[in-house]
Amino acid sequence: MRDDYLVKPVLKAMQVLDCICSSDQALSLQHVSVEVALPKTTVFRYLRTLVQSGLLSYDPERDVYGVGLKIITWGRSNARLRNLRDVCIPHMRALRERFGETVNLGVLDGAEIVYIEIAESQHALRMQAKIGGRDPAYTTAIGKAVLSQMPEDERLRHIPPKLRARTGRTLRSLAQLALELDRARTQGFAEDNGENEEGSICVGVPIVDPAGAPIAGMSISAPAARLDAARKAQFASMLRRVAGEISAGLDAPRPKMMTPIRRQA
Amino acid sequence: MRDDYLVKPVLKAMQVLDCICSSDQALSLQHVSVEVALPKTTVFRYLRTLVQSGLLSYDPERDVYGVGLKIITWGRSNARLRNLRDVCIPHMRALRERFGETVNLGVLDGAEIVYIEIAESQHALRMQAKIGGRDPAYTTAIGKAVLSQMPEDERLRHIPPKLRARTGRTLRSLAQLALELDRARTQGFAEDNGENEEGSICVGVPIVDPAGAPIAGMSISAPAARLDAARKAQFASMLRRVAGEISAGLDAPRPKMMTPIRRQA
DNA sequence: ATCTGCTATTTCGCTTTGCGAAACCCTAGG
DNA sequence: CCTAGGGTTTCGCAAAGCGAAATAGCAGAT
Repeated sequence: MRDDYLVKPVLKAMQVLDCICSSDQALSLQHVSVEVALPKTTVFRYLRTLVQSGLLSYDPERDVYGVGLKIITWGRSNARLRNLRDVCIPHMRALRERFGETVNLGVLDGAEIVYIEIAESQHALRMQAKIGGRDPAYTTAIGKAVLSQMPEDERLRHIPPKLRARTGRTLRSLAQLALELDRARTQGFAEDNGENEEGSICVGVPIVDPAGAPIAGMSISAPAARLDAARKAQFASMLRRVAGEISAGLDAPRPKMMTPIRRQA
Repeated sequence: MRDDYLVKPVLKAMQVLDCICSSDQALSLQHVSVEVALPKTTVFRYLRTLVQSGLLSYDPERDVYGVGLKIITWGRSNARLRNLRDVCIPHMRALRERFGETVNLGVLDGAEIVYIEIAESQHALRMQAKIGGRDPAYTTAIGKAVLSQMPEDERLRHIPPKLRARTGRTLRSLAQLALELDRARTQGFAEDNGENEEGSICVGVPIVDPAGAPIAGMSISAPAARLDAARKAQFASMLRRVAGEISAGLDAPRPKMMTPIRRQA
């Protein structure tokens, strides 16, 4: 969606906002200014405006700007996702009770998947993704499950031009990935054998709308030490059943949502 | 923080953003335009720009705009709050295990408290606040606990001019509230006897920084039917102990953060 | 205490560019 | 085929966003 209707002050202010919200600490004017490569004065104005709007908070003692509380409120308010979450949570809890491992729910955003709900394992040793956290789609079971349900052309829009290795096992070529996705489609679930995080194995399935288009993915993740082939197969079959039930129940609302492709860094 | 440095396009775009993010469904251009009382053309430009920035999503089928995934990611990324959360979560879980009731963690934002973490009771009947949800400070145990630790003048900045009754029990006058807050300060914990939600009782304590300024509050909430005076006293004493431990552990970072007062609706 | 270097504010005039009324399109329903 | 009700595009004006540069404020060092 290229556009001549973009309002530049807003666009730039959103860069500033992104800069601060993506940081894990509050930032100074100076810092933000160099980070987004905009003049100090301009950034200063945006920061003030964003504080006024309640999107940023300002600590006068240290002269730094942080994420405002309004954003935390907003983060939970996306109705479609909340709906999806509400439907999935009971299933996810049941899966966690049954297998004792972490269950993840994620949606695709550009070339990344965003975790929108997590039912944590109670094991001391567990893979801990965070709600709102992101991983590349092509390195995760959820991502591959979702991609596997897409037509070729759309799929490509969600895969970055070059695949960067997260671990020694990460797939490096599009050809390999295509094979893997084909396999996932035919067998109905995708795997991640330590491709995203060393030692962490995931089994993921797609959740599809009535038209068959994928809208989310659900996975169970566990340390390699606790996950042999037999158990993995169990996970896969339970996940497939659950995802089927959820998909079947998703007829009333239209859960499709277009988000522009994320530009690569 | 009144300011001559406010950039109007940004300010207005943030109204638009707020309108959509505060709604529980995706909205059309028309709808947003009348809601924020800005010309159609202007809102149109802002919406496009915000979609481009990844803050909003656009559903071309229905021509409606919704919350973008980026915001969900941001919502969890406030480092200070995450830090606070990380410290509190184990304690909250322990309290839930021990008493079987819901444990809430909230911070003050203007005249409201925002729930930033919740350990849910497993009872079928439970009071369910949501992370990111808001309630007036003066009707909740957490809010009153936080207010009780403030000097008079600062306190007033976090109490709306007129107290609206949420239930039949809600305090209606500033005098009553002041008495209640005094009592809370002397006894070290605050109560909410169905003042926020009919039939729901809470006991809340403040979490303070090394200087004694309140930065958050923690509460246990339960249906009135499960909460007699003896149990309430138990809750209060455990909460006080836990809050004390947490407050003591909060010396290293500076958890104070100014957020502008929220204007009343 | 004074100086020094850094960063946050403020000023100021230019002209960029945001603005919104109105015209235009386009889909859905009659 | 026509009409209604959105969304999109055009266009010219002047509001107001812009950023260089000057100023103020605040450390830590001498």
